[in-house]
Amino acid sequence: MTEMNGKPLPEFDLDGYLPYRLAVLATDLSKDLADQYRARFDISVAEWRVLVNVGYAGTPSVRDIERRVSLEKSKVSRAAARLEAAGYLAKCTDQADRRLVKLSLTPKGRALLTEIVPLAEAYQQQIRDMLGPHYQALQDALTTLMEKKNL
Amino acid sequence: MTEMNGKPLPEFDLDGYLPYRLAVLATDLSKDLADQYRARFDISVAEWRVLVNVGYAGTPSVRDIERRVSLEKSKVSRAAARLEAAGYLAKCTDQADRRLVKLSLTPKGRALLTEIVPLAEAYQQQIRDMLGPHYQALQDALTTLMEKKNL
DNA sequence: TTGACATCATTGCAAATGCAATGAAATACT
DNA sequence: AGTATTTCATTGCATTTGCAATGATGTCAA
Repeated sequence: MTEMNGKPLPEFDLDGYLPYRLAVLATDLSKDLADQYRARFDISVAEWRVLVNVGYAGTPSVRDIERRVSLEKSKVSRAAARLEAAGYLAKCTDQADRRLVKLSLTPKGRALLTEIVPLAEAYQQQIRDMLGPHYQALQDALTTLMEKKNL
Repeated sequence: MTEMNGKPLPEFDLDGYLPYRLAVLATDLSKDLADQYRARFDISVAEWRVLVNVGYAGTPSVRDIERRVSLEKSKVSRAAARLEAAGYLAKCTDQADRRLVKLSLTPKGRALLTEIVPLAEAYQQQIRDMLGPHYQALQDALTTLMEKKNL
């Protein structure tokens, strides 16, 4: 086992590396949710995000959603297109500013959302249970990080 | 403003929804790092992960890395191929089990890693500074969540 | 030993993704 | 008013991605 390496590598603990940990965990959770949503409603995560936004943010434009949920505008556009095709939401051009496309729920979309939201809540509750007192700490940390990130 | 919606939607706070928040933050950080790595070393995040793993986990196989850093095996395979093409690591078939491909750093790869690791550390230190006391809380929460996730 | 099954790395291929280009509409400037 | 610049949403296109083969090797049991 005589290693012929000149200088040793600097210390590094990948398992404790925060960006990496966050990425892994987020991917994990996302995958979980993606499976649930796809299995039950044939909806992608991006579509779910758009749907929720439309439901809870009045009648946002594509740009609004892009900013609000940090989703590429092309992704938003395509998600909206699919949701429209599936009959979950309607597009109409804003009369005040005709560049904008205002998105709104159809009754069917509203029904879907009514059905999905409890699932999402349940999932979060599950996480909350797993975390116990760590839950609020995690939320606080995320808030802090998100705030300080953009300045 | 007479809304003709029958039943109101159930309450839901997307901004406080943990899976969503994690995804946004993780994507953000990843993008940051990706830009840095690409700009300076022409390395993707996946490649960075593989590189670090090879550097700090002996001579792992593709499968080892897949498990350890939760990266699709095809992604690992392709990342390894690119890293090999770039001269950063070497592949050799394990003599004990010839299905396995053992990955190891070349001197060039070792040099690269030596150069990159401090950058990664600095980035994490930046985050630590932003978070202050929240930092350890965040790490603890992530640990708890990762543990309880798989059972 | 032989044959059925499991594990590993790679690759083919269809779908998803991100970026840049496009075109339409609004705003700013002169 | 007329022109340049900016802001939107969509779409083209090249790259990336993930899943399902594929083929090569190992393991297990009869």
